[in-house]
Amino acid sequence: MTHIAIEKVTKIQQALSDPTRIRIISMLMGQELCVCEIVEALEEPQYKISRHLTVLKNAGLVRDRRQGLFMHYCLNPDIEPEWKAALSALFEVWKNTDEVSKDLKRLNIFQVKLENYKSCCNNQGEKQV
Amino acid sequence: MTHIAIEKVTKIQQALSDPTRIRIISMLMGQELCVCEIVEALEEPQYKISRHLTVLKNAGLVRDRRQGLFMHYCLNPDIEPEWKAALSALFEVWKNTDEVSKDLKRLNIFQVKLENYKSCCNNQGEKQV
DNA sequence: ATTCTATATGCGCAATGACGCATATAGCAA
DNA sequence: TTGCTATATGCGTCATTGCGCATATAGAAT
Repeated sequence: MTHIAIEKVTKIQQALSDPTRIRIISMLMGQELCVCEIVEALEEPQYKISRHLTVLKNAGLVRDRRQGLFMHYCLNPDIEPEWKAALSALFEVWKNTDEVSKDLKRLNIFQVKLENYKSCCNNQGEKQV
Repeated sequence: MTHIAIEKVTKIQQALSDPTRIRIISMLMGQELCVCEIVEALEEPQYKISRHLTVLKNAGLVRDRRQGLFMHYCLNPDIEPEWKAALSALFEVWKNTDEVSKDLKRLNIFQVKLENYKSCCNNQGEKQV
């Protein structure tokens, strides 16, 4: 990377300057998630999550993928290595907040529930293909 | 670091989400600077620099020190190691912008001028003690 | 005291941003 | 078609933010 527009940098950092978006990105550091999983983990209204995801997407930080009714979001795999390193470094800060650590716990619990539901109901869960 | 308030995190990242403040922090990554040096490097009005320095100070990112008429600013040496690492990683992005690289050049030129002025005028420059 | 210089700040304005409510859209099923 | 579910969005509101202009403050010098 030799030339990068400061407007782009500012837009990305602006996207990273909201608590809800920090929490969302923290969830996405490890895995791709569908919107309902983020809503469950963060315990915030769906429209709020949806809006913040749009902001993150417009900043180029995340990418979405439709699978039936479900939208899956993940960190944009095409971001520059400098940004990846910066996000990793920032996550080292974020994970030490109460909110993020609780979100991660709730996400885990929800995913286990989902897994149990899937196996018990013969793959009716939303993760099926 | 085990417990950190997300409000604090948000405040810091909010402070890092403005182009002028990114440029200021970039200048301060290497050294302590007085306001007039930052004004020269960034070619922005003095009141603007002053305001943004206040924002950075309120976020806990920089610290100031008075020396006669001059205010010197530096990165807060007391920020947590996680934040130091994050700032370093972010600077790897910032330094690749046109603005920051030009700022660094102008800063250098100005400091050389100042150095010459000091030695030629028997230590009348502002860097004296 | 006055004056000069370096820096900070009060005020008004225009732009932006986050929120909640409600509704719209998109895909699946029947 | 109708209905259901997951997700997105238009709108109004309130709060915040960055800017420019002008002025204030603080310290040094005379």
